[in-house]
Amino acid sequence: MNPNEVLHEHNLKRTGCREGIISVIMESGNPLSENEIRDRLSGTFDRTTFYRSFKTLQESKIIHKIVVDNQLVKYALDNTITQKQEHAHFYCEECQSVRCLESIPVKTPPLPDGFKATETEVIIKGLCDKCQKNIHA
Amino acid sequence: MNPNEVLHEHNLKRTGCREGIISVIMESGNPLSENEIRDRLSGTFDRTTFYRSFKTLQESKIIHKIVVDNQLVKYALDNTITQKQEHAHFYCEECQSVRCLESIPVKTPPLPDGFKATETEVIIKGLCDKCQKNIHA
DNA sequence: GTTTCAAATGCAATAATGTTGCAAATGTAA
DNA sequence: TTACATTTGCAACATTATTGCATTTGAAAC
Repeated sequence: MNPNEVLHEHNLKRTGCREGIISVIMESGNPLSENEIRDRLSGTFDRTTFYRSFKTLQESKIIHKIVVDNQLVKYALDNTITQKQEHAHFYCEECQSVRCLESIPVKTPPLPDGFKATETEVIIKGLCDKCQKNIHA
Repeated sequence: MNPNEVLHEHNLKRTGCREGIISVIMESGNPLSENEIRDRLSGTFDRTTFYRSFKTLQESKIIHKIVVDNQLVKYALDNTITQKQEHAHFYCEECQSVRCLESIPVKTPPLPDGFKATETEVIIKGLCDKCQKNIHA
């Protein structure tokens, strides 16, 4: 599924900013921060437009935020689009990247009486494979 | 352990702001946001002092941030102080409160080769017991 | 291909959030 | 009580996010 199809399926107009955000995240394969996304878009859009586009894309459940540690915000495509199942995320404290760990599915544990879950997030922090290698090099 | 003892054990000076932050979180029993903490402290401290106190308390591993959803930041006492084990947190999408779910311990799952974990966070989102009751009332 | 109109954009103004430098005040150990 | 490093509060500044509004643009109907 390409960005335009995604937008069309969600009844959103096809605009440069929205299209750009989706395709940059798609190409990366991993969650990106707002700045990482902007850096990868050649033509720059207004800051306001970015915020509004993110908001729209989130409201339409196309992307969602992952917030880790220092208020670092990363955006990822929704599982319905990537066709991944719910999975854990790994945050590297060294290079600050976030990776999807598809090998680790997320199960919501049984909750105390009266609580009802809609979503579960698992964030594992530590050192990623690349940084580990660099340190030992 | 009272706030002063905690500060002393971590070799920090006993100041009003630090003491206040710790005791408010202790009394609440659940993570609180910066504003929630300030609201509960009668005498108000400068914004800057708050930030710096939070920073100091985090650096000394007395409190830590829990970030959920909309960049909402909540502060909780460290497990070494509360003597709780690592546990999941529940975020109520209705009343925006965060609760410690001590009945749900957190286990770090086996990671792919090359990854090394230092910490795992589990945030479950949904409706808390109180809000569920109110909706059905 | 044109027309039409709601929706989206970009700009400016404003608000909210976080940081830094520095003089004055405060905590603690001698 | 003294001495001194640490912390505080203020002001200035930097960064991040939001709102109003005139202009532009996408896409559906003709």
